[in-house]
Amino acid sequence: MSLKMAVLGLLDVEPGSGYALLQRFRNSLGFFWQTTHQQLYKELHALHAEGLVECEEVAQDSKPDKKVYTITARGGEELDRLLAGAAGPAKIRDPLLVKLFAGQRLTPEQLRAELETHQKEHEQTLATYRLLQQSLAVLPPKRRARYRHPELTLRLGIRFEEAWLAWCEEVKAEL
Amino acid sequence: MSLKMAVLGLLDVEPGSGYALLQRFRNSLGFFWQTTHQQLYKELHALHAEGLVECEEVAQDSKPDKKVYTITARGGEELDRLLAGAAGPAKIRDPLLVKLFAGQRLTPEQLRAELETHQKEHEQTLATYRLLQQSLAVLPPKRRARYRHPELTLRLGIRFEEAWLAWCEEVKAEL
DNA sequence: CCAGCCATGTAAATCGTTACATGATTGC
DNA sequence: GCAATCATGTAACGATTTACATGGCTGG
Repeated sequence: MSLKMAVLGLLDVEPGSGYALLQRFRNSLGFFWQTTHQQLYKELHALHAEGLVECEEVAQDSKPDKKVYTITARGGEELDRLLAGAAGPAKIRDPLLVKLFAGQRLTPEQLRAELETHQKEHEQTLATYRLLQQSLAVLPPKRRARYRHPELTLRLGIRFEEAWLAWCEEVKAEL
Repeated sequence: MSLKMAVLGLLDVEPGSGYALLQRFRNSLGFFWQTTHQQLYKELHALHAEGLVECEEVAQDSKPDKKVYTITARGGEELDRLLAGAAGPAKIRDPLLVKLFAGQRLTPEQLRAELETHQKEHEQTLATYRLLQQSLAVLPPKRRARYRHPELTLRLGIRFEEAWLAWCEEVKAEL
């Protein structure tokens, strides 16, 4: 259900093609809900079949044709209905922690190496988030208001990455 | 693959029935990798078919029979092989953030109510983690050493919950 | 008597990932 | 020339969730 909510939510802000939606997805929702282009296109087909979105084919020159999707009135109602329901609990799935858990069998060096790798990735992610946050901060107030909610989610992303990094340091120090 | 690693990892520490494993799972790995009894039983069957675990039926009085699984030498090798591979990136899936993201359509009151609910759940989770941490801390050194790695994962869980709570407060203040 | 724990499973449905598939355009 | 971007899809597989199914024992 969350994917449906996500797609309707994105289209509610602004219409767009599957491709464009995927990009917006990755730069916002993607931090706490992942998807692939295959899933997105499938979902758009399903939403279209349900009459929750409209689809208009747009020819472009020097680029492939695209299908621009727009949310319908019924789509808006469906979104409201979905939003009215309680949001389920969050789920974290971290293979690194599974590995660490079962990692009595690993040498401290192996663990340390793995931690370093993940730490670097989290540093990168954090940098990305902060950049995004800054680019939102310098927006003129009116445009910025439209990104108010996404901005709030971004802050949790930042807190998470900070937590991860601090933890990496702590664990490395103990190995 | 992570489920396989998790189950072999649990059996590597101590043999047990599917039911017992599920309980241990929920109180440790469950924080960053979820599963159901259906999935666990299926995985145990698969591991058994592969010869990675042994299975002994144990009759009990005043309780149903159970099947106690033990990791085999080949299972140990397979676990090592799995541990040698790089761990993939973590994935967070939080329906609340999807909702918040699409939540321009919601009133601040609705959002606040939802946040309060989640905040309470995170407080509870944090309390559970801290309790677990304490119960590990008072263990005699030898027994405690066996839980060293799980204890490290628990610390990340605590950091996450703290991050979540701080974020809830921050967002509530802004609504 | 009812709820909850112990203990195991099957089946169906949904969701998510990976692989395969195409093809023009732009920038290095 | 090669890689990346734009743009869309199908198919197979694997993972996960939800529903169905059973049944004795324990404690309030």
